[in-house]
Amino acid sequence: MKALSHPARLRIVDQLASGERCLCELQPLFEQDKSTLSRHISALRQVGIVSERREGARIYLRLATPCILQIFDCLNGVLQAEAKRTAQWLEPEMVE
Amino acid sequence: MKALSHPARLRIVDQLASGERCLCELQPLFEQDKSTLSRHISALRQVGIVSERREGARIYLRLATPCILQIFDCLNGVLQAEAKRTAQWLEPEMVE
DNA sequence: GCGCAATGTAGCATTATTGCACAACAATGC
DNA sequence: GCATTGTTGTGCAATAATGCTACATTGCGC
Repeated sequence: MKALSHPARLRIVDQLASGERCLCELQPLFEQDKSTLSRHISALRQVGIVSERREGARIYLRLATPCILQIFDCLNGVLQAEAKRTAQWLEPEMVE
Repeated sequence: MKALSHPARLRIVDQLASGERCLCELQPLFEQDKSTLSRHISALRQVGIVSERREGARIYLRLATPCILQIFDCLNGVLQAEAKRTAQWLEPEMVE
């Protein structure tokens, strides 16, 4: 869970959701230093969320357990419920 | 996700999985200070994972979005895959 | 083989975040 | 008043994140 508790790592997982990615493809998406990204990925690998495949100098990453994506669905549910709650604060008259 | 990234908070969610709990029921399960538990729960409430129901001096908590439990299932999957990997390191000859 | 760019990783110092206990405070019920 | 139940404020210790630099490995041109 800790491994998923960082925005950058969630973005990485999100990228991998649509398929295998090379680390070098991910780099441009993050403004941060290479080493930082490397560390995030290392964290995900260490807990078994992503697995790798080396191909020459490049490393291709993919999700080791696709069920991770279910977590995203659930997350959406929580966020939407949350948004609804907030809307109720702002405009109580809209609640029926 | 950050809200779920702490063992204590996972334990809280786990407790709530089996139904509503009073905060005072939770306290004995944790050795830590009341204030610490209070803050953990506050964190979970803030992101909409748990919701509360006050009854007199007591506060009853429950999971706001049951799909959280799916995350636990997924977690188990990851952990088991991880365990298998580790076993392979230790005893490669056991792999067939 | 040799130099060199590209791709990743590891070590380090700095900074930001988190977790914790202790104490003080608020609210409820007797 | 007083015990019970929670929350909030504060200071401190532990952890995590980041950028920088230096280093390893691969692939390519010569």
